[in-house]
Amino acid sequence: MTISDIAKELGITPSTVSRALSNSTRVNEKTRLKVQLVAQRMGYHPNVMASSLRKGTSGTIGMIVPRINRHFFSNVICGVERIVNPAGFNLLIYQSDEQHDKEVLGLQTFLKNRVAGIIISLASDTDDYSHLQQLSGMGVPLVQFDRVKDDLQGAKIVNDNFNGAYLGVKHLIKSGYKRIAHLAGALHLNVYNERLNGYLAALKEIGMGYDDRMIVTNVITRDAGADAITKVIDAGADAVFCAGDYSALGAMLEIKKRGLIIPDNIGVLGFANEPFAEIMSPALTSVEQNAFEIGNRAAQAIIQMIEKKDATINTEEVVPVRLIVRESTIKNNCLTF
Amino acid sequence: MTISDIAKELGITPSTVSRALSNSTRVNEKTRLKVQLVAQRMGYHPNVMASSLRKGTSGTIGMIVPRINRHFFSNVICGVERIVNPAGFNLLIYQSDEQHDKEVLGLQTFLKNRVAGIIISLASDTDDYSHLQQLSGMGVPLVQFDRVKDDLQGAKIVNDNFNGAYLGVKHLIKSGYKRIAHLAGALHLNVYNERLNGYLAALKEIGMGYDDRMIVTNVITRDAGADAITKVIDAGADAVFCAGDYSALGAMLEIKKRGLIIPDNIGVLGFANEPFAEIMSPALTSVEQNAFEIGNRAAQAIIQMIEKKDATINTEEVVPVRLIVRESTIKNNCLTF
DNA sequence: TTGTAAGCGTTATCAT
DNA sequence: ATGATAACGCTTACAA
Repeated sequence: MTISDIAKELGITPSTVSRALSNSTRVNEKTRLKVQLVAQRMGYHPNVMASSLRKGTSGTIGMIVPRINRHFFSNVICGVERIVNPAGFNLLIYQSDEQHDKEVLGLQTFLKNRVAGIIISLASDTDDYSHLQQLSGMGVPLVQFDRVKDDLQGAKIVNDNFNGAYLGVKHLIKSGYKRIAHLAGALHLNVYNERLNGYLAALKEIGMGYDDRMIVTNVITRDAGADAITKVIDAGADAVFCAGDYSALGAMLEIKKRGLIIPDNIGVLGFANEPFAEIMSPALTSVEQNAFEIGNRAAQAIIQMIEKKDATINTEEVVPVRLIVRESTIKNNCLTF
Repeated sequence: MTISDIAKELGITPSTVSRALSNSTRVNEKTRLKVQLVAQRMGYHPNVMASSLRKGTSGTIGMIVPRINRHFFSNVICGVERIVNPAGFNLLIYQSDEQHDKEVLGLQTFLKNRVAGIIISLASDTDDYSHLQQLSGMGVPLVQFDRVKDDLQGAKIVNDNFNGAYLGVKHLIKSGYKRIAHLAGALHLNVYNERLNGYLAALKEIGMGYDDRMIVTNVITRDAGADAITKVIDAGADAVFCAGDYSALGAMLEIKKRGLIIPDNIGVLGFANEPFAEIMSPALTSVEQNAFEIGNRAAQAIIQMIEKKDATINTEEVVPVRLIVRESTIKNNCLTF
């Protein structure tokens, strides 16, 4: 079922059919209608591979995320689709599984498919960026979000991680906690680095200073959270700011297991506001990221770059975050709050 | 950067380069190595659009899910990728958002992209199947999973919904609950229909009979769960089997709000074993679906159909489920358990 | 307004 | 083992 079939059926040429179907002005209104009718009737579906081969560009945008089943990432995906689909693009989604190798593999697939642009959030594993560096030279637009590498060409959309952490820790301080620990992530990733800095800034502001034993790094998973919390409790922590909700979850379960009370003995603050944060008891105070908005902006950025055919811009947008205060950080006997 | 560029560079013809790159036997070993080296050095990426246009088929598999951010679906996606990527296919993912129109739109995009096959779980909204009926005639393999329409051509991979419901309700009965309600889903979907039947079968087996007021349909969301639970409590329910964890969640929150105790006053059983089920307090008893396995099987099925070039098979595989018993269904004063 | 024809990058067929 | 050539389905100058 091709354009030529329709042409034969109507006794006209393929070019006219092509024009009729692509809503060109260089075609008689009657012809257009006839063609579109016949196309419909014959169950014609344009072959976009032929079309994009000819046009030299595909209407596909490639997106690489570390994990599809994280609330944050799946919602960014939704945000991207919301913009990208009505604009006539479709999304090819790849999971890197936090692995650099898979990230490279996905990228190569995208290049083979001549995607119009690439949206990515880096795998935690990735510390070599050559696969991404080549893109601007090839004229392939790149948009990074959340986990970004600063000196790569392209747009960057990030959360206000610093401020989220800062606000959260300030809140802990106001709630009366005195020795606030931090379960940090992998510090080579901007997101965790910035959260650490926000934490430090909040402490510094009130002259609290910081204690090495109060900071544990590379704590991202639930299990790691459970392990790490014991260390900081032993070091005398009465509150903990976790760089992610999963580590916060692990910490909370471990704290309960030890018979301590949240928030009275220990306050817990998370980051990401995963759906379970609200449901837990006590409900987990967390920093909400506007995933959908990030997706929207990433989509707008990539579409703009595609339309301007410019892969060499270098912008950064910071999306605000919001502290959601719940039970896990409000002492029942707290007077200062 | 094309095959011809490489050919010129080496002073040979495009055909030889093509053969060298596709590991054909009809090429000298030395030539192959030379070609592959140069391709590497020049940063060549094959143009799959040209290739699939020529070959008449793309290496892309299209997948449509109602929602990407449901634990079940995102894990099915992982399961599909696990099989499909190593086999040299890539996955185009679409969300229908439970809307028939978006489902049709996604399908059309797939057809335009000449996908090699389509994997789908139906939108709850879908009750017209003509967009899917046309596929087998077009030679496009279709695999349905979870939410399936029986009389469509193609493979079907489903959960053992009946048995999951049956086991769950039997467990409620053993736990000593006497008046078991059911918050059912949309009954035109096989999954909810089968769960209802499993519920009825378990009741029937012990001669419990059923009470109209004990069954509320179209309860899928958290809010709907909260609404519906009050109805069945008023009708005297002392336990509720929810067709999904989200409605169970809504029900539990509402029950707590009313000052009733789970599981002592009311037992709650869910379905899907979403991650939050384990975390809630009391932890929610739920039926676990093996999403990853379903994804694996769906992938294997579609690959088989693609390789056999047969879109007209009609098989159904039932994947077993598992009841995960937690606190929400075990009365503290229960002697019968 | 419509037709003609070339070409996008590949691969398959045929010939050498 | 390699080369020449046509074709996949579409778009787009250019010509009519």
